[in-house]
Amino acid sequence: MPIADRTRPRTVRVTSFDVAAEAGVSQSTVSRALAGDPVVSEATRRRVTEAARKLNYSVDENAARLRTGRTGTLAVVVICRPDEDRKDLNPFTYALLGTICAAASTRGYDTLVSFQDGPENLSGRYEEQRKADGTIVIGTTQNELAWRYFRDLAQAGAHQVCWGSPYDDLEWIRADNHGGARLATGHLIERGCRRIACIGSAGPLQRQFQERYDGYAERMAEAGLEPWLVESDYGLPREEQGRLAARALLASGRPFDGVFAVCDELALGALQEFAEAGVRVPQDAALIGFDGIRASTLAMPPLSTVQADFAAAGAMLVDKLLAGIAGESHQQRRVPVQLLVRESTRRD
Amino acid sequence: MPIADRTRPRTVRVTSFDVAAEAGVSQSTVSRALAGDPVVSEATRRRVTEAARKLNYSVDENAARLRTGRTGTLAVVVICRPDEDRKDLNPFTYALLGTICAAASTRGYDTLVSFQDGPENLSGRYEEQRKADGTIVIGTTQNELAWRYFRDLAQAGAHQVCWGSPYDDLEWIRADNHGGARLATGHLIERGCRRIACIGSAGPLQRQFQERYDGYAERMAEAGLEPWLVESDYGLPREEQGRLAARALLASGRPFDGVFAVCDELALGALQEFAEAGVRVPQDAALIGFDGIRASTLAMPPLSTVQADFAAAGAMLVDKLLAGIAGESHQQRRVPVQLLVRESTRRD
DNA sequence: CTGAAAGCGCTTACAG
DNA sequence: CTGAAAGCGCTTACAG
Repeated sequence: MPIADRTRPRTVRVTSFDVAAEAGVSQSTVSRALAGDPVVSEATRRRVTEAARKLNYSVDENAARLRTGRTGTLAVVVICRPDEDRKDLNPFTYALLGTICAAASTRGYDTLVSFQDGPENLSGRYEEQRKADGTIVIGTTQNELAWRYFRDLAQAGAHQVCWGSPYDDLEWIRADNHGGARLATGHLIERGCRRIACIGSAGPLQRQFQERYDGYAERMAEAGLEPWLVESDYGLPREEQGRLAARALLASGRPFDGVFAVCDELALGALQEFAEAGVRVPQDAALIGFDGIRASTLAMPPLSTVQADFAAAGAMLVDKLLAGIAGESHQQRRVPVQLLVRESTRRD
Repeated sequence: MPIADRTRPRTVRVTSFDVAAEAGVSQSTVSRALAGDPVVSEATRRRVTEAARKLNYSVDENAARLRTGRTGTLAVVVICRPDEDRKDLNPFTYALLGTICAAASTRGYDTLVSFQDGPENLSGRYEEQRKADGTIVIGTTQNELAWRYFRDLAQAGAHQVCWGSPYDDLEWIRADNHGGARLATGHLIERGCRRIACIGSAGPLQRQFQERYDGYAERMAEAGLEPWLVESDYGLPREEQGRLAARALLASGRPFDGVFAVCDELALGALQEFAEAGVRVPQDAALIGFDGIRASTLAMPPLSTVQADFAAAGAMLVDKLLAGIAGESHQQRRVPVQLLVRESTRRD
């Protein structure tokens, strides 16, 4: 057999007509029986199911989708920083992707995943192309161009839900950043800390970090303590931001006994800087982050943190999108968070 | 407008017939023009493109796919441990997923992604359902049931390429584990280490770890040194394995000045144990891992490691799959690796 | 270079 | 409860 022949289908496709012939019924009955239409008699359904199994038949989803207009697929777009190595993507984002796919699968939907960054690879017209019934957009807040592109699509009528968008005029799901920051700050206070700095970037689009700072400041004020923000440079990689912020904190000469970092990667950068500067964590200063990335477990000492319920986040994104597609309302927006106490804030 | 109405499409779908009417040509000409068929005159193509733009027309991919029999989609299956939290998935796997999606996108393919673990959620009949032209399977080597399921599909004729399969009778791509382990071991030797232990699990299906051990042992023998395997319990989480192996190493009482861990997570677990036991890295013993996960950068001290070229791995998987679909041969199987020297093996 | 027509494989009114 | 028929929106021989 010439090599070129192998590009042809190995077998002629089995269709519902073949199954109909095998089962001795009409093609429409095959379709109804396999779709679970209750109008079909049990005896007929059994014959059809058996014939389908025997012929190894699967419904051609393209034909079904063309006919029904539904795709049974959700698009998931992960927004990256332009030219960022895929390996350096925020681990939280990957974990969220995993739970979104799992939640979609549980609800009978496939997930069409793409990673998008630069202007030349932005593409979100999934509904027009009938590739998906709606789109979930997640990823770095920092790619403003990409978020604008998807905001425009949503405003043009696309079904969309997002996580991480700097814009508020879209359907979104977010962690309970404010409550989580209160939890973290309260934990430091209860532990005995009084001079608690918050390190984080106050970039204009980093809405979740702003929410976390606000929660910190509110909880500090409640305890009669003065909020103290050490700003990091949000243009840099997060760990580097953390390192530089810790350096600035030390350089200020102002004493501190606790640090709340607005994300784990900042905290881990700060932790390295502290180690090099001889600041012992938690003896000299307690340190807590936010997000619950894997690396926080592996740090020395392991990092206390606040973590959103990933599985809940994925499920909420999918449920909100499906509600939008069905024209129903869906109110839930905030994913609950949980305090994880580890060595970096332990009192010995 | 009653709420139920919102479930209907907001607009009637624009088809190629509408574009044809707008452009004053036949529907077949629209199809040819937009598909880039060179037989269409430039003037006609311009008119059609303009009309399509004006009407905001997109090709209905389901119709196109039904007609052509091709899907322009690759399925990507990520195999997880049963009931494993998606957050605890090997970060290498997520990074690989990212580069696969990127490579597929570059070649004009969409990626249908799913995470699969238990027997009740295994599903890989993408080609029969005409949802994808082929499948890439990646993930943990340890879910034997899942790998068997996909091996059966491949043997039944599915187009498939995998990364991490314990089976050799499939199309696979793997890191150059042997060469990478030689690099890591050679680096320790050149640095002056002579008593170099290898820690790792020798689980029957952990083929990549076996390859890494073999590379280590070969390089040791070349230097006239004795290989020394400290086995970890492959049933445990990796970091825990590393911790226990380090404890066993210390308990053996046998002196050592270097450790090669068969993966970064084992190395990070060992690093924690060493810190607690007062073994300084790298002064008392140098430590090197394998994989290049993010957390290795954030460790104290940062961990030296060997890393496969992620982008190359994703591209090779996609290219091998596309070659298989086209009936062509594709010989490349090994992804090149690179030594990353960090503090944990530095000689001061 | 362009058009008329067939057909990909389903689902679903409509009829009985 | 089942069947005959229409039609989803394309691509692609075939004819001119």
